Amino acid sequence: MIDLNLLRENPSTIKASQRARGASEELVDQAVKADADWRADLATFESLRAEQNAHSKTVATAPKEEKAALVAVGQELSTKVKAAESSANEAAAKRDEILWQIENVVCEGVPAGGEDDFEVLREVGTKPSFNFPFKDHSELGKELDILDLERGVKVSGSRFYFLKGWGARLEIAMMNLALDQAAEAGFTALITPTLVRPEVMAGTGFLGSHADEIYYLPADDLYLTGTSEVALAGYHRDEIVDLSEGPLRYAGWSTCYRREAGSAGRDTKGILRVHQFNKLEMFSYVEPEQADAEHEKLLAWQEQMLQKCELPYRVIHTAAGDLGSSAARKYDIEAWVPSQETYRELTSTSNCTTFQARRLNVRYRKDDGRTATLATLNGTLATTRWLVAILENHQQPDGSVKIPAALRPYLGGAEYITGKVRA
RNA sequence: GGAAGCGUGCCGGAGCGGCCGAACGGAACAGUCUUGAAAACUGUCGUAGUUAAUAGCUACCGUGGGUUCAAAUCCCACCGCUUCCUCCA
Repeated sequence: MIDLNLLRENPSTIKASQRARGASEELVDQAVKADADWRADLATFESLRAEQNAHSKTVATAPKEEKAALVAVGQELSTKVKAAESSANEAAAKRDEILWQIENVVCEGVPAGGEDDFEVLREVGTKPSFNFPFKDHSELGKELDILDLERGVKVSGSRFYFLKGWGARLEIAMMNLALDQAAEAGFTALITPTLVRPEVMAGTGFLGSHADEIYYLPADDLYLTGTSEVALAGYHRDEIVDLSEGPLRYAGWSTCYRREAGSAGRDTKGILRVHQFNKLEMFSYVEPEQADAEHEKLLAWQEQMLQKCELPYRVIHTAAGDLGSSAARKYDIEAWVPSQETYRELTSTSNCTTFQARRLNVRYRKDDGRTATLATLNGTLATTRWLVAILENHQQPDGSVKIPAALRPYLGGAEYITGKVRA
């Protein structure tokens, strides 16, 4: 939800942002009007309710013989109060309905345009140049006996897989490396619930246009989360948190479930696009003034992690038209995937400014004792998809895969994954 | 899954239709006393919104509805917790 003060004082800023996103500008005018209506209705209701409260006390203390007459007056007041209350409620609902459709105000410097208009900020690392017939990750996985796609399909259907032996250990090693890095940076580890109630799913904004991406369990009326962001954002819902000692940072680990309903036929080979994977997600609650700086930090931590995995990558600055509705700015890091001769997204980090926190009612106390809405940011630190890039980029002429040095301590010191070695 | 009970402020715990935003106790904070501390005594003390305001007003006694002139108190639904039985990683 956008900032009401901004809406009241400077709606043209919001209009400009909506325009940049290719969203409706008209909504802003509607919101201004709905907000004014609501404020007027609320004032009416509050003064009537004050009158009623005073009257009730009069009735309570009045002598018996006067009560009947006073009650009659009270009855009249009561109907007026009820009418005013319901009209205030209606006005609030109308206001919210419009307000919730307006997307976050885009930060300055975000590239204009749509999906293909991203700006490449930098390319880092050297793409491997293989002087031998190189393989894609599903071939490597099969030959090294670390990824079993056939049995994944047999047991659970398409887009499911088994990570086996060193494959399974590699993922756990990567997660541990990421977790250690996050802990060092001040993140508290959280293992989050992956089944959540409808109101949480809706509150965090994942039940909108992407509702068919989400698994739902009708027998229990629960949703399977596609990212721990849902739980991490909901964690401090309706709370006033203490930021006096710096940002609150959480590293959420969870299995993620996605139906991939709209992507039939895309990325069907290997584990680039699957229904179930694991992810370590960074999530920060910060003062709004610090949001930009925090965003740069999240990006730096992501880059650090990619560098530890010795992956060539590029950082892109997503264009306004391709931002999720709650993001004010988003950076993606894409790693080079040799078999596809292209960069593929491994991480994403969004600065949601106060948009998401306002929706979830998360505040903090400022130095002067007042409360204010804080800012939230999120960013991927490691996912199962990273294995694709690690396996492909580090493959050797003999068919083995060289393990990046930073991961070796988590794998008993092993330097290579070969077909002969069993975990 | 079966049975019973319970959800009140930082904590404990009263209140069971009206001068209740809520007794009392503890904690906390300020002060008196003391060389200092403890003890004792005095005072302050729920949260949030609105506001220039520690003024006023509004909302909040698990959540959402309902009854009533008036609800923490009555009714309904939901959520959660505890104990016992059943089951179980």
